Amino acid sequence: MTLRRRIHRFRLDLQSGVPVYRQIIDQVRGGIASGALEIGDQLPTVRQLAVDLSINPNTVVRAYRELELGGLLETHQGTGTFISAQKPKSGGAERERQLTQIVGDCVSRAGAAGFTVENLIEQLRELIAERHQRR
Amino acid sequence: MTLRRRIHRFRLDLQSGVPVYRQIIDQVRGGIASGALEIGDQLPTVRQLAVDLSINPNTVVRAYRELELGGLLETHQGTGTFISAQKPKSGGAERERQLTQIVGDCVSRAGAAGFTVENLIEQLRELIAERHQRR
DNA sequence: CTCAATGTACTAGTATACTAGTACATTGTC
DNA sequence: GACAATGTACTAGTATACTAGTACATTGAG
Repeated sequence: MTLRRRIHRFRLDLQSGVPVYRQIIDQVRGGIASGALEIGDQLPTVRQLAVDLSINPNTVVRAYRELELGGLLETHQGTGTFISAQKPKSGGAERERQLTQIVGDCVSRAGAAGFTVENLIEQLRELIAERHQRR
Repeated sequence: MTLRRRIHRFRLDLQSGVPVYRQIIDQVRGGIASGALEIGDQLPTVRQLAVDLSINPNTVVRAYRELELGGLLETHQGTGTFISAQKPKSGGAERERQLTQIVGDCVSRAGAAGFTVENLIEQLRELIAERHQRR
């Protein structure tokens, strides 16, 4: 099997106060969202990434596990960790709650910065517009 | 001075794991963003809110202080805590960048959970609708 | 079967986040 | 000035988040 080792370039920002495992999670998510990581791509091995970032393997494990629980990764013991085919798992009420949470956080942050809900909607609209232009 | 005591109805969600002080912060921010709280409105006093929520006054203080540092509140010792006149501190391009950042994060999270930008907009719309109903 | 490479499980130390207890300072009214 | 109402400061206990240490299990190639 020819592995596509299009491995993401991870980098940590100590000083930021953001937990290491969370930075890894965010970078994988970002990689997927941006298309830098595609379904089937293999991530660095637990040990390899631990060495690269000079952290403990278990910290990598924690990040990978959380991503797997979210359905973004598949781990196969002895083989490696891969970007999985995406399946929106939780359904119904739980899913609704999740969306409410995300939007709530966003509104909260925006409100603190002096933005209104209308500002948010407008910004999202622009995203859609850009998306259409790019096609 | 006739105080407009249009006091936000706070409610805590223990079980959620979200720190109490953060829940307070989010609810104030949300109240401002949604228009439920307006400039000059007085918030519950530190002691009053502590009693209402059955928490320690210092927990309320922590929330209020963080909000004040963010410029959303003004506290006057002996008088009370009020929604401050909002000063969009960073201006122009920086401000635009800030909004882009917030929305970007939100979209990223939503995307990882399988939601679309349209889902977000719809959810925000519902927030506005709720606001109008309550008046 | 053997072995190297991979992920996994269990434990534990340390920092810090969160909340609470208690006493103090400031303001405005009378 | 007295007093009631408000915010403030300092301390400390407890939970838990985060990371690390160490040993084990699974996989696939040869």
